[in-house]
Amino acid sequence: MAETSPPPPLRDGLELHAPHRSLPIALLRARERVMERFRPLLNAHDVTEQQWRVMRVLRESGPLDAKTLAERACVLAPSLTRMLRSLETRGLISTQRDAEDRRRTRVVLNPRGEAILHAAAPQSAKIYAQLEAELGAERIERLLDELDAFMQVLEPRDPPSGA
Amino acid sequence: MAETSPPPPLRDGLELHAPHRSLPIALLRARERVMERFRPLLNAHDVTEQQWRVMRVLRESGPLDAKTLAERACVLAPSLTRMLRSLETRGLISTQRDAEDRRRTRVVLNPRGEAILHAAAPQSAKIYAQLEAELGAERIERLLDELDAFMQVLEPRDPPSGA
DNA sequence: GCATTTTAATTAACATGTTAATTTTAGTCC
DNA sequence: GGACTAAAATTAACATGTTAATTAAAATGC
Repeated sequence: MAETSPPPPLRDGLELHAPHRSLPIALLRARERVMERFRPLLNAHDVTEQQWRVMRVLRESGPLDAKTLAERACVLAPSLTRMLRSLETRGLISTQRDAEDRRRTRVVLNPRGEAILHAAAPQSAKIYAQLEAELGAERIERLLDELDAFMQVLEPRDPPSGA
Repeated sequence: MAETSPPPPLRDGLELHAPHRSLPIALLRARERVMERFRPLLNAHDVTEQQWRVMRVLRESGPLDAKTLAERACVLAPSLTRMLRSLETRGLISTQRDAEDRRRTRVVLNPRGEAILHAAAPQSAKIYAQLEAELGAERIERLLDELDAFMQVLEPRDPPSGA
Protein backbone atom coordinates (compact mmCIF):
# COMPACT_ATOMS: atom_id res chain seq x y z
CA MET A 1 0.00 0.00 0.00
CA ALA A 2 1.24 3.51 0.73
CA GLU A 3 4.94 3.36 1.38
CA THR A 4 5.32 6.28 3.76
CA SER A 5 1.88 6.45 5.32
CA PRO A 6 2.52 7.96 8.76
CA PRO A 7 1.89 5.48 11.56
CA PRO A 8 -1.36 6.19 13.36
CA PRO A 9 -0.64 8.31 16.42
CA LEU A 10 -0.89 6.45 19.69
CA ARG A 11 -4.51 6.25 20.71
CA ASP A 12 -4.54 7.80 24.12
CA GLY A 13 -7.91 9.37 23.64
CA LEU A 14 -6.61 12.88 23.40
CA GLU A 15 -4.94 13.21 20.02
CA LEU A 16 -7.86 11.49 18.43
CA HIS A 17 -10.52 13.88 19.45
CA ALA A 18 -8.84 17.13 18.78
CA PRO A 19 -11.02 20.09 19.64
CA HIS A 20 -12.15 20.59 16.06
CA ARG A 21 -13.69 17.12 15.95
CA SER A 22 -14.92 16.95 19.49
CA LEU A 23 -18.64 16.49 19.88
CA PRO A 24 -19.03 18.70 22.96
CA ILE A 25 -17.08 21.53 21.39
CA ALA A 26 -18.80 21.24 18.03
CA LEU A 27 -22.16 21.46 19.78
CA LEU A 28 -20.98 24.37 21.87
CA ARG A 29 -19.72 26.31 18.86
CA ALA A 30 -22.84 25.71 16.80
CA ARG A 31 -24.97 26.84 19.67
CA GLU A 32 -22.94 29.98 20.13
CA ARG A 33 -23.21 30.75 16.43
CA VAL A 34 -26.99 30.70 16.73
CA MET A 35 -27.30 32.49 20.04
CA GLU A 36 -25.10 35.26 18.74
CA ARG A 37 -28.03 36.28 16.57
CA PHE A 38 -30.53 36.32 19.42
CA ARG A 39 -28.42 37.96 22.08
CA PRO A 40 -29.02 41.55 20.96
CA LEU A 41 -32.75 40.95 21.18
CA LEU A 42 -32.48 39.46 24.65
CA ASN A 43 -30.30 42.32 25.82
CA ALA A 44 -32.73 44.84 24.39
CA HIS A 45 -35.46 43.32 26.54
CA ASP A 46 -33.15 43.02 29.51
CA VAL A 47 -33.56 39.29 29.96
CA THR A 48 -30.92 36.60 29.91
CA GLU A 49 -31.07 33.59 27.71
CA GLN A 50 -32.01 31.39 30.64
CA GLN A 51 -34.71 33.75 31.86
CA TRP A 52 -36.08 33.75 28.34
CA ARG A 53 -36.23 29.95 28.33
CA VAL A 54 -37.94 29.83 31.70
CA MET A 55 -40.59 32.30 30.64
CA ARG A 56 -41.16 30.54 27.37
CA VAL A 57 -41.67 27.21 29.08
CA LEU A 58 -44.15 28.79 31.46
CA ARG A 59 -45.93 30.37 28.54
CA GLU A 60 -46.28 27.09 26.70
CA SER A 61 -46.91 24.75 29.62
CA GLY A 62 -48.75 26.99 32.00
CA PRO A 63 -47.96 27.04 35.73
CA LEU A 64 -45.40 24.45 36.77
CA ASP A 65 -43.57 23.27 39.84
CA ALA A 66 -39.98 24.36 40.02
CA LYS A 67 -38.49 20.97 39.36
CA THR A 68 -40.38 20.37 36.13
CA LEU A 69 -39.73 23.92 35.08
CA ALA A 70 -36.00 23.49 35.62
CA GLU A 71 -35.93 20.33 33.55
CA ARG A 72 -37.87 21.75 30.66
CA ALA A 73 -35.96 25.01 30.60
CA CYS A 74 -32.62 23.25 30.96
CA VAL A 75 -31.46 25.08 34.03
CA LEU A 76 -30.18 23.61 37.28
CA ALA A 77 -32.25 23.80 40.41
CA PRO A 78 -29.92 26.18 42.26
CA SER A 79 -29.87 28.48 39.27
CA LEU A 80 -33.63 28.43 39.05
CA THR A 81 -33.95 29.35 42.70
CA ARG A 82 -31.93 32.50 42.10
CA MET A 83 -33.67 33.27 38.84
CA LEU A 84 -37.12 32.97 40.34
CA ARG A 85 -36.16 35.40 43.06
CA SER A 86 -34.98 37.87 40.47
CA LEU A 87 -37.89 37.35 38.10
CA GLU A 88 -40.40 37.68 40.90
CA THR A 89 -38.82 40.87 42.13
CA ARG A 90 -39.19 42.26 38.63
CA GLY A 91 -42.81 41.18 38.56
CA LEU A 92 -42.39 38.83 35.61
CA ILE A 93 -43.47 35.69 37.43
CA SER A 94 -45.13 34.66 40.68
CA THR A 95 -44.41 31.75 42.99
CA GLN A 96 -46.30 30.05 45.74
CA ARG A 97 -46.06 26.88 47.78
CA ASP A 98 -48.07 23.97 46.50
CA ALA A 99 -50.96 23.43 48.89
CA GLU A 100 -51.02 19.66 48.51
CA ASP A 101 -47.29 19.03 48.59
CA ARG A 102 -45.66 21.78 50.53
CA ARG A 103 -42.23 20.81 49.32
CA ARG A 104 -43.08 22.11 45.88
CA THR A 105 -43.06 25.65 44.54
CA ARG A 106 -45.54 26.52 41.83
CA VAL A 107 -44.45 29.11 39.32
CA VAL A 108 -46.75 31.23 37.19
CA LEU A 109 -45.96 33.61 34.35
CA ASN A 110 -47.28 37.09 35.08
CA PRO A 111 -48.88 39.33 32.47
CA ARG A 112 -45.79 41.46 32.64
CA GLY A 113 -43.62 38.48 31.73
CA GLU A 114 -46.01 37.50 28.99
CA ALA A 115 -45.83 41.04 27.66
CA ILE A 116 -42.08 40.77 27.23
CA LEU A 117 -42.40 37.56 25.28
CA HIS A 118 -45.09 39.10 23.15
CA ALA A 119 -43.11 42.25 22.51
CA ALA A 120 -40.04 40.31 21.45
CA ALA A 121 -41.93 37.87 19.24
CA PRO A 122 -41.77 39.78 15.96
CA GLN A 123 -38.03 40.35 16.12
CA SER A 124 -37.51 36.77 17.25
CA ALA A 125 -39.43 35.53 14.25
CA LYS A 126 -37.39 37.75 11.98
CA ILE A 127 -34.11 36.43 13.34
CA TYR A 128 -35.26 32.87 12.95
CA ALA A 129 -36.42 33.58 9.41
CA GLN A 130 -33.00 35.01 8.63
CA LEU A 131 -31.35 31.87 9.98
CA GLU A 132 -33.62 29.76 7.82
CA ALA A 133 -32.74 31.87 4.82
CA GLU A 134 -29.04 31.35 5.39
CA LEU A 135 -29.12 27.70 6.36
CA GLY A 136 -32.13 26.40 4.51
CA ALA A 137 -35.11 24.98 6.33
CA GLU A 138 -34.11 21.45 5.32
CA ARG A 139 -30.70 21.71 6.90
CA ILE A 140 -32.21 22.93 10.14
CA GLU A 141 -34.79 20.15 10.14
CA ARG A 142 -32.14 17.59 9.34
CA LEU A 143 -29.95 18.77 12.17
CA LEU A 144 -32.85 18.80 14.60
CA ASP A 145 -33.79 15.29 13.54
CA GLU A 146 -30.21 14.18 13.97
CA LEU A 147 -30.10 15.67 17.44
CA ASP A 148 -33.43 14.10 18.36
CA ALA A 149 -32.20 10.70 17.29
CA PHE A 150 -28.98 11.32 19.16
CA MET A 151 -30.89 11.99 22.35
CA GLN A 152 -33.07 8.96 21.91
CA VAL A 153 -30.13 6.64 21.48
CA LEU A 154 -27.93 8.14 24.17
CA GLU A 155 -29.75 7.42 27.38
CA PRO A 156 -29.15 9.67 30.34
CA ARG A 157 -26.91 8.17 32.99
CA ASP A 158 -29.16 9.16 35.83
CA PRO A 159 -32.68 9.59 34.50
CA PRO A 160 -34.12 12.75 36.08
CA SER A 161 -37.60 11.25 35.84
CA GLY A 162 -38.72 13.78 33.23
CA ALA A 163 -38.10 11.47 30.23
CA MET B 1 -54.29 23.93 -4.82
CA ALA B 2 -55.08 22.10 -1.62
CA GLU B 3 -58.58 22.90 -0.50
CA THR B 4 -58.39 22.40 3.27
CA SER B 5 -54.73 22.86 4.01
CA PRO B 6 -54.73 24.15 7.57
CA PRO B 7 -53.87 27.83 7.70
CA PRO B 8 -50.36 28.33 8.99
CA PRO B 9 -50.52 29.30 12.66
CA LEU B 10 -49.71 32.93 13.19
CA ARG B 11 -45.96 33.20 13.02
CA ASP B 12 -45.02 35.14 16.05
CA GLY B 13 -41.83 33.20 16.39
CA LEU B 14 -42.73 31.69 19.73
CA GLU B 15 -45.31 29.00 19.12
CA LEU B 16 -43.40 27.77 16.16
CA HIS B 17 -40.16 27.07 17.86
CA ALA B 18 -41.31 25.34 20.95
CA PRO B 19 -38.42 24.37 23.22
CA HIS B 20 -38.35 20.81 21.96
CA ARG B 21 -37.66 21.95 18.41
CA SER B 22 -35.43 24.86 19.22
CA LEU B 23 -31.97 24.65 17.78
CA PRO B 24 -30.18 26.26 20.73
CA ILE B 25 -31.91 24.01 23.22
CA ALA B 26 -31.43 20.88 21.17
CA LEU B 27 -27.74 21.63 20.94
CA LEU B 28 -27.57 22.39 24.63
CA ARG B 29 -29.29 19.16 25.61
CA ALA B 30 -27.19 17.00 23.33
CA ARG B 31 -24.06 18.56 24.70
CA GLU B 32 -25.19 17.97 28.26
CA ARG B 33 -25.95 14.36 27.46
CA VAL B 34 -22.37 13.87 26.33
CA MET B 35 -20.65 15.89 29.04
CA GLU B 36 -22.56 13.95 31.66
CA ARG B 37 -20.32 11.03 30.79
CA PHE B 38 -17.10 12.98 31.12
CA ARG B 39 -17.88 14.97 34.22
CA PRO B 40 -16.96 12.27 36.74
CA LEU B 41 -13.54 11.99 35.13
CA LEU B 42 -12.99 15.73 35.20
CA ASN B 43 -14.06 15.90 38.81
CA ALA B 44 -11.75 13.05 39.71
CA HIS B 45 -8.84 15.04 38.34
CA ASP B 46 -10.11 18.24 39.91
CA VAL B 47 -10.34 20.22 36.69
CA THR B 48 -13.34 21.93 35.17
CA GLU B 49 -14.50 21.31 31.68
CA GLN B 50 -13.15 24.68 30.56
CA GLN B 51 -9.79 24.13 32.21
CA TRP B 52 -9.63 20.78 30.46
CA ARG B 53 -10.25 22.44 27.11
CA VAL B 54 -7.62 25.10 27.71
CA MET B 55 -4.99 22.53 28.64
CA ARG B 56 -5.85 20.35 25.67
CA VAL B 57 -5.51 23.22 23.27
CA LEU B 58 -2.13 24.09 24.74
CA ARG B 59 -1.08 20.49 24.47
CA GLU B 60 -1.99 20.27 20.82
CA SER B 61 -0.98 23.73 19.66
CA GLY B 62 1.95 24.44 21.93
CA PRO B 63 2.40 27.82 23.62
CA LEU B 64 -0.16 30.39 22.56
CA ASP B 65 -1.10 33.95 23.25
CA ALA B 66 -4.17 34.37 25.41
CA LYS B 67 -6.46 35.58 22.67
CA THR B 68 -5.83 32.68 20.34
CA LEU B 69 -6.07 30.31 23.26
CA ALA B 70 -9.42 31.73 24.27
CA GLU B 71 -10.80 31.36 20.76
CA ARG B 72 -9.63 27.81 20.31
CA ALA B 73 -10.77 26.69 23.74
CA CYS B 74 -14.11 28.46 23.40
CA VAL B 75 -13.85 30.56 26.52
CA LEU B 76 -14.30 34.29 26.85
CA ALA B 77 -11.35 36.53 27.53
CA PRO B 78 -12.43 37.57 31.02
CA SER B 79 -12.96 33.93 31.93
CA LEU B 80 -9.56 32.99 30.61
CA THR B 81 -7.92 35.71 32.68
CA ARG B 82 -9.34 34.18 35.84
CA MET B 83 -8.62 30.65 34.73
CA LEU B 84 -4.98 31.40 33.94
CA ARG B 85 -4.52 32.87 37.39
CA SER B 86 -5.95 29.74 38.95
CA LEU B 87 -4.11 27.31 36.69
CA GLU B 88 -0.82 29.09 37.22
CA THR B 89 -1.24 29.06 40.98
CA ARG B 90 -1.72 25.33 40.76
CA GLY B 91 1.38 25.00 38.64
CA LEU B 92 -0.43 23.56 35.63
CA ILE B 93 0.53 26.34 33.22
CA SER B 94 2.88 29.31 33.01
CA THR B 95 2.36 32.75 31.55
CA GLN B 96 4.68 35.52 30.48
CA ARG B 97 4.47 38.77 28.56
CA ASP B 98 5.34 38.53 24.91
CA ALA B 99 8.68 40.26 24.40
CA GLU B 100 7.87 41.60 20.96
CA ASP B 101 4.31 42.71 21.64
CA ARG B 102 3.97 43.50 25.27
CA ARG B 103 0.20 43.59 25.08
CA ARG B 104 0.12 39.85 24.65
CA THR B 105 0.38 37.10 27.23
CA ARG B 106 1.99 33.86 26.18
CA VAL B 107 0.70 30.72 27.86
CA VAL B 108 2.60 27.46 28.20
CA LEU B 109 1.42 24.08 29.47
CA ASN B 110 3.58 22.89 32.34
CA PRO B 111 4.68 19.28 32.82
CA ARG B 112 2.30 19.11 35.73
CA GLY B 113 -0.58 20.09 33.48
CA GLU B 114 0.54 17.67 30.83
CA ALA B 115 0.67 14.95 33.48
CA ILE B 116 -3.00 15.45 34.28
CA LEU B 117 -3.98 15.14 30.63
CA HIS B 118 -1.86 12.04 30.34
CA ALA B 119 -3.26 10.48 33.47
CA ALA B 120 -6.83 11.04 32.34
CA ALA B 121 -6.27 9.84 28.81
CA PRO B 122 -7.09 6.14 29.28
CA GLN B 123 -10.40 6.79 31.01
CA SER B 124 -11.21 9.48 28.50
CA ALA B 125 -10.62 7.05 25.66
CA LYS B 126 -12.80 4.49 27.40
CA ILE B 127 -15.67 6.91 27.81
CA TYR B 128 -15.45 7.94 24.19
CA ALA B 129 -15.37 4.33 23.10
CA GLN B 130 -18.48 3.69 25.15
CA LEU B 131 -20.22 6.60 23.46
CA GLU B 132 -19.25 5.20 20.08
CA ALA B 133 -20.57 1.83 21.06
CA GLU B 134 -23.94 3.29 22.01
CA LEU B 135 -24.29 5.76 19.18
CA GLY B 136 -22.34 4.12 16.40
CA ALA B 137 -19.30 5.75 14.89
CA GLU B 138 -21.27 6.64 11.76
CA ARG B 139 -23.88 8.59 13.66
CA ILE B 140 -21.19 10.57 15.44
CA GLU B 141 -19.38 11.29 12.21
CA ARG B 142 -22.61 12.26 10.53
CA LEU B 143 -23.49 14.67 13.31
CA LEU B 144 -20.02 16.17 13.31
CA ASP B 145 -20.19 16.61 9.55
CA GLU B 146 -23.59 18.21 9.88
CA LEU B 147 -22.30 20.59 12.51
CA ASP B 148 -19.24 21.43 10.43
CA ALA B 149 -21.40 22.24 7.45
CA PHE B 150 -23.67 24.25 9.71
CA MET B 151 -20.74 26.33 10.89
CA GLN B 152 -19.46 26.87 7.39
CA VAL B 153 -22.79 28.13 6.15
CA LEU B 154 -23.65 30.25 9.16
CA GLU B 155 -21.09 32.99 9.16
CA PRO B 156 -20.25 34.67 12.42
CA ARG B 157 -21.79 38.09 12.79
CA ASP B 158 -18.61 39.67 14.01
CA PRO B 159 -15.69 37.60 12.76
CA PRO B 160 -13.24 37.30 15.66
CA SER B 161 -10.36 37.13 13.18
CA GLY B 162 -9.64 33.49 14.02
CA ALA B 163 -11.79 32.12 11.18
C1' DG C 1 6.96 63.27 16.27
C1' DC C 2 2.50 63.39 18.27
C1' DA C 3 -2.48 62.74 18.67
C1' DT C 4 -5.79 59.30 17.41
C1' DT C 5 -7.30 54.89 16.94
C1' DT C 6 -6.94 50.01 17.53
C1' DT C 7 -5.84 45.89 19.96
C1' DA C 8 -4.86 42.62 24.06
C1' DA C 9 -5.74 42.04 28.69
C1' DT C 10 -7.72 43.06 32.67
C1' DT C 11 -11.18 44.49 36.07
C1' DA C 12 -15.81 45.01 37.76
C1' DA C 13 -20.52 43.65 38.41
C1' DC C 14 -23.97 40.64 37.93
C1' DA C 15 -26.05 36.03 36.25
C1' DT C 16 -25.61 31.19 35.80
C1' DG C 17 -23.18 26.44 36.17
C1' DT C 18 -21.69 22.97 39.39
C1' DT C 19 -21.27 20.36 43.47
C1' DA C 20 -22.09 19.49 48.31
C1' DA C 21 -24.60 20.27 52.36
C1' DT C 22 -28.84 21.60 54.58
C1' DT C 23 -33.82 22.23 55.40
C1' DT C 24 -38.45 21.02 55.01
C1' DT C 25 -42.04 18.02 53.89
C1' DA C 26 -43.69 13.35 52.13
C1' DG C 27 -43.58 8.75 51.88
C1' DT C 28 -42.28 3.99 54.05
C1' DC C 29 -41.59 0.42 57.11
C1' DC C 30 -42.10 -1.92 61.19
C1' DG D 1 -47.33 6.42 65.09
C1' DG D 2 -42.51 7.08 65.32
C1' DA D 3 -37.82 6.30 63.14
C1' DC D 4 -36.04 6.15 58.65
C1' DT D 5 -35.66 7.23 53.98
C1' DA D 6 -36.74 9.85 49.83
C1' DA D 7 -37.86 14.05 47.42
C1' DA D 8 -38.08 19.33 46.50
C1' DA D 9 -35.94 23.54 47.47
C1' DT D 10 -32.65 26.16 49.18
C1' DT D 11 -28.09 27.78 50.60
C1' DA D 12 -23.17 28.10 50.21
C1' DA D 13 -18.85 28.28 47.77
C1' DC D 14 -16.43 28.50 43.86
C1' DA D 15 -15.96 28.70 38.57
C1' DT D 16 -17.44 30.55 34.33
C1' DG D 17 -20.58 33.47 31.10
C1' DT D 18 -21.67 38.14 29.74
C1' DT D 19 -21.28 42.94 29.13
C1' DA D 20 -19.14 47.36 29.90
C1' DA D 21 -15.38 50.03 31.31
C1' DT D 22 -10.51 50.48 31.92
C1' DT D 23 -5.44 50.07 31.15
C1' DA D 24 -1.34 49.41 28.55
C1' DA D 25 0.88 48.91 24.35
C1' DA D 26 1.00 49.00 19.41
C1' DA D 27 -0.40 50.70 14.90
C1' DT D 28 -1.96 54.71 12.08
C1' DG D 29 -2.54 59.15 10.21
C1' DC D 30 -1.18 63.61 9.50
